[in-house]
Amino acid sequence: MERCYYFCLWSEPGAVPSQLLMDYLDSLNDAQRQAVLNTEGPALVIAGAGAGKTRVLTYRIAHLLGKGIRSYQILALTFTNKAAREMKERIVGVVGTEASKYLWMGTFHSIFSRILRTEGEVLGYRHNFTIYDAADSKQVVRQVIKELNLDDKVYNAGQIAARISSAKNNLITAQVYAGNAQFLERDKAAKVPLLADIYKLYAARCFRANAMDFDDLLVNTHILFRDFPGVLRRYQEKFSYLLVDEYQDTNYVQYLIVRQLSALHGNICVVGDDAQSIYSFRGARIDNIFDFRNDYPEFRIFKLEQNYRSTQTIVNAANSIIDKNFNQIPKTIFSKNEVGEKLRIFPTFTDSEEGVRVASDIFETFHNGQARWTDFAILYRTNAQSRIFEETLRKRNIPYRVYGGLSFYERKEIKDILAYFRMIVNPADEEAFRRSVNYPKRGIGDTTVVRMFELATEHQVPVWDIACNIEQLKGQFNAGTCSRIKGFVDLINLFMSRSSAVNAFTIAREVAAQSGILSEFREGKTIEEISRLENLEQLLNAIQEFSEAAETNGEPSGLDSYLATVSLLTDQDTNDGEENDKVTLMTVHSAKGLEFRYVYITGLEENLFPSLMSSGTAKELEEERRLFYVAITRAMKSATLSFALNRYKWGNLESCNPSRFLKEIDRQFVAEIVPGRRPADASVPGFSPQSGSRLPGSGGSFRSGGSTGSHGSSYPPGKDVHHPGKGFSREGESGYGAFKPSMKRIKPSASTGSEQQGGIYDGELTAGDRVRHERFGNGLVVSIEGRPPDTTAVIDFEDSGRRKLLLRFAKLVRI
DNA sequence: TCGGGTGCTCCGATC
DNA sequence: GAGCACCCGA
Repeated sequence: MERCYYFCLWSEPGAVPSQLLMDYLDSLNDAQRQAVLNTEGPALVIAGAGAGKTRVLTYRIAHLLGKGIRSYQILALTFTNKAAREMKERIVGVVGTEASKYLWMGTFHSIFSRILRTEGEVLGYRHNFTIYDAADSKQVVRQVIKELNLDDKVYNAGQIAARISSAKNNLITAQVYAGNAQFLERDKAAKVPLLADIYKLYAARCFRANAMDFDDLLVNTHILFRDFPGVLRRYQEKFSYLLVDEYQDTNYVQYLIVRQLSALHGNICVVGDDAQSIYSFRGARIDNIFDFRNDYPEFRIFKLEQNYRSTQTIVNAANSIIDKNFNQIPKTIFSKNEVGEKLRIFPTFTDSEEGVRVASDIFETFHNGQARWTDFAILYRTNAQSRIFEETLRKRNIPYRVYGGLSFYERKEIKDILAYFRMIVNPADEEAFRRSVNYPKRGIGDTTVVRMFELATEHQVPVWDIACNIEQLKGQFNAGTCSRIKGFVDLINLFMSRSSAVNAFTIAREVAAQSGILSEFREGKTIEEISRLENLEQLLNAIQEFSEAAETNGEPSGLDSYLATVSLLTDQDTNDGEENDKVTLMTVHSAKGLEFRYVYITGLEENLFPSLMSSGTAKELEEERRLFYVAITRAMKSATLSFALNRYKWGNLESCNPSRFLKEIDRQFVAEIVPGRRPADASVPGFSPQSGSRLPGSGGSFRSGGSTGSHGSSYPPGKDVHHPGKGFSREGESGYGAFKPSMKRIKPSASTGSEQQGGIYDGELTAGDRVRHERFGNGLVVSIEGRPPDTTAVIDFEDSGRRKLLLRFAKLVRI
């Protein structure tokens, strides 16, 4: 041992040249350098948006390696594979491949699954356990609900699965849950009194299938360390340095495991930003980062406050928003970059106009400047909003890429063939069995499958055992069914014996061919079927890549290794090899950690952003605000905020109000409203002159409505105009008020038909009407109390010699 | 057993 | 609006 140690030290091929260390230290600012150099003891690194967090983490690791710490002694935990991969690449860039080769760097789930594959037997799992993804979990819950003869409308599988997951993330096992009077009471009140039973049976079914869901990977690791101190000790001794990225996103179990692992040496460095905690809905506890000082009293804190990403205006605007939050670690984020442009607000009449407006703006910016398509990102609160942008971008021939939605590994054709792989590796996997037993169709119907599962429960064995012993259960099934089941068993057995001899790619190809999946796809003629075949080919290519890479590196290249990796992969980990100069469309959540020169934050409306479901409590609203903060801080050069006054929600056109967040931005950082052009193709269903009946009140006639293209040019982008303190509202003010005579000044010009352009309604506003108004730049958003919800308007001011008010987007503004 | 029609639900999304 | 689950008829 001793000799080996000296040998390694002496000939360490990856020893980091000291000159290199000096170089990278020079490139850091003071706070960053301190965070890199102080490697001993607990450290809390508060890393503001764009403050060089990854830099600090990678250099800290590089510095440790430079000090002679061995790579396998360092454990770095992240939330995404992407973060882990990027960090690893950067470390390789600094210290080289050899020195960093044995770093334990990966997601919580991948690191812990690796530990559980070696140590899991003491918990009753075999090393080849399957990892159930969210869809599998939901399916198991659904089956359990059926098995317990419960009403699946009362017991919604998705909701139940979510509650089980949240229990697990708080380390409440099925046993604990069932024994807790408070939970049982709560479930009774929520009309799901048997949730505890579902939870228990769910856990039992997963265990019988030798499967762990994502939460189990965490929970079981904690239990392993808690109940087997010897095991914990080994890992404590192994990992003398622990780093955790995005600490504000850790949940309770993750927090506990981090504490377990760091208890011996105390060399723990957590990096995070409380202002960017946006995952409480999946169990993240922002308190973990607040409580760090209590958990590790001898901690040191390093604040990275200089933002290198964004202009001063963007940073200041973002600060002005986050200041509204009560719960914060004090910090002053600043930028020394150029002052930059003010934030723009795009008010639009409908969601489709929002789409056109954003697409046009991207188009113009692209052609006016030196921008590439990748410089642009359109961010939204919910995935459903992407559709309109896809349409408008396509119309303009702007290349784009949508993130989120159905991922590659969630596609049916991919899951179908993966089910075979799962059967080969772990035949106890009951969800894989359910998927593969009658796909492609081989005449084993639902009735048969249900009966087999019943027998499995009766005999307390995995359903695979029933299938294998179908001959002994002849009385239960007719002869034809028996032979078809036997055929399936033989097929899987054949694959299993082959898979022990060949690599993942070889067996995968054989499965595709011999299971009948490939021929089924080949017969297909429709675009969808062809695309499925292409996806399958893409999967096989990926497996080939995996096998070859593994063989080159002398690592296991079998199907089991492939499956262990792929279960924890997501869409963002696949390299689709496509042309990459594209506009990015994604949710704000998935944009975290990314940066773009031009960012469009869209759908800034009440009940959308902030979301209706998250604006109930102050705590939820603070998280939405942090989400908005995350959105703005993605922008390097320009941030544009847009909202629509009408939006299709679940098929209905609904009226909406601008988000409260808009008025929370300090006005000095916001440009005046840019009226924009009313695009000819932003037609508004239900608002054509013919269907004016939608409009309440006899005065609400619709004029022109932008149905002819000529109106567009009538709207020059707003000139610099100010109406400070006059008439409607004082600068920066918003609120309710009675309609006062001074407001009447808008009457003459705005209702003069010949001067009206765009979608304008005329009507009357009478003294005493209560008007809610909010200023945006030099524009005004008005809604009239007591009128139907359609009475929201955006009013743009424009000065063209004589004071004139243009009423745009007004759906019945009575003037 | 399978396919088509109907009805329900719908935030965010890491692994 | 759209995808998915389930029901019912062949």
